[in-house]
Amino acid sequence: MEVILKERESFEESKSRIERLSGEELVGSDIRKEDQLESTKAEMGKVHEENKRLKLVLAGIVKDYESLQTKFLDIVHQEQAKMSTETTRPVVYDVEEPELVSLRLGTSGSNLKKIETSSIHSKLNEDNMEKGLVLGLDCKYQASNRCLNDHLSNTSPTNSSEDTKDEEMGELRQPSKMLKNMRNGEDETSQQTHVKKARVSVRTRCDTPTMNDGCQWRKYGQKIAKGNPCPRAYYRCTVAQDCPVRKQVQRCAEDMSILITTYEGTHNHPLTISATAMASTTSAAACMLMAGSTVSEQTIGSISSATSSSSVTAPFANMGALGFGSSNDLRLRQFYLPNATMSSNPSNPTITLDLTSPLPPTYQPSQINRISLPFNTNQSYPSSSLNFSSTESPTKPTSWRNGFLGHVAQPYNKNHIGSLSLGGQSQDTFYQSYMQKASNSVPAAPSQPLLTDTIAKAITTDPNFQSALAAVITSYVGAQGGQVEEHRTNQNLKLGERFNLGGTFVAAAANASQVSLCNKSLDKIYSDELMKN
DNA sequence: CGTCTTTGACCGGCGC
DNA sequence: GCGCCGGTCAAAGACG
Repeated sequence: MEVILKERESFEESKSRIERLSGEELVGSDIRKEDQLESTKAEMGKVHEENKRLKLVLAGIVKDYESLQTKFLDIVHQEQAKMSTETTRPVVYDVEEPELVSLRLGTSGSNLKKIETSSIHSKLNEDNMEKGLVLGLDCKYQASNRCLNDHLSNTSPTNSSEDTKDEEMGELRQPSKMLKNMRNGEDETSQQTHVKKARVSVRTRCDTPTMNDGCQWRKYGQKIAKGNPCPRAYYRCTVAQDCPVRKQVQRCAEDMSILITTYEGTHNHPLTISATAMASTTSAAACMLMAGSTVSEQTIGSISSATSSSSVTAPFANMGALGFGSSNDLRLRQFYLPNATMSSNPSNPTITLDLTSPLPPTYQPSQINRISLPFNTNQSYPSSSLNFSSTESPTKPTSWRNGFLGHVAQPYNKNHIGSLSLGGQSQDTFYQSYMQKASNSVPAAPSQPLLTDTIAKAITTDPNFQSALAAVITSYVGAQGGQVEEHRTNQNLKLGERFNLGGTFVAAAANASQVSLCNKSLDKIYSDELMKN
């Protein structure tokens, strides 16, 4: 990294020298200038060559890293196989079932690698943020497709695809049937069973009955759950007929303003832009859960010496070691998951994203042995909010404090930059509006230029934004090294790339001036990150 | 009339 | 085996 930094400095020096030269008045001898020019050009050539060389070295390192990662995952899988054959297991492996789950949410070694690779390649080629959105969904589609494929491989060849679909839905409704299959030793099926039990729970402050996450839901049941006087509502995604995604919505017993939404399953259909935010976030969280449970079993075992139902936070630090936490997985690194808590309950692995408080709650009734996340370090600033419910309750927006969720940007809340209103414009309209403008790479002529400027300024000057960008860039630097350099030095960097790089908030500032603002911010963060690295 | 919500019944898992 | 509990179904009602 130091070498890169030096190269960069040298390059900048040369660049500024050329600029100085071109700006200078024609004083002095032409020969002297020519000499200077020549030497500078030679220097630049050297720098370019060195740059190429470094890129090659970096590519080699990345390749090595990937092969090591694959080997490591193989070892992990071998260990798992060993453990499953042994009748007596060490205590630290109590949470074996989530590991199985982790194999099925796109986190397993070879598959993961394929996805990562395709993701990186796609990222290199993508020119607009639309593709970025597709990327965000890509993970899920692949996961779900693989589930389907795996399922196909386990079903009779005479089954039509429709039958398969029906059967898959049937499995959802008949867990006992799935369990029977599992007992028959069909690993694939058993793993799929666990996949469907993987859940992402989101705690938000919301005054409306449900959180508007952009999807269409149909309520199919309601129950009073034990320990909570508030009824739990059951919803099914109705965007597609056979979409397996369900969610449970329940108010927190202790704080009625908190809405707990638990998502389960993967959408098998395209999502609207606003729906992508939550879907991607929950998907990422689920992946994180799976990866975390895979890599941290010993951590969990050693940290939580209590029962298997105790909960631990996501071991982000460990996640860098393999699986979804790998630095190559850019999609996931684009998510910022505040206050994430994992449940190591084997039969029901759940990750909780607590978006209701700046700091992780010190106590939650159903959760003990909480451990602070390394990510929870920057929460002393005015909250940046993502609001998924403004269409339902425009006067009382839901606060997504500290949240940098997925791909959807949302203006700051009123507390931060004063009165801020979309003038009755729905979120989707707003998103699509700016997304369209951005994808066309045409400087927007927004109906509310002052508003968007204000938003952009507020966003880009916010420390949370900077920290989020920093996190993204750090991962980007870590993952692809020279690519950021290329991004940064490209003055005509397309908005879509900025969007993908900077994630959520860059897109919020989707007009020329805002992008410029973001670029400045990005440049500053970039240089800071380089210094750190 | 079609769609969505409500709500009691039903089913399966799990602990005792 | 029994009861509790979470989750789902499906008929009936509400609503636009």
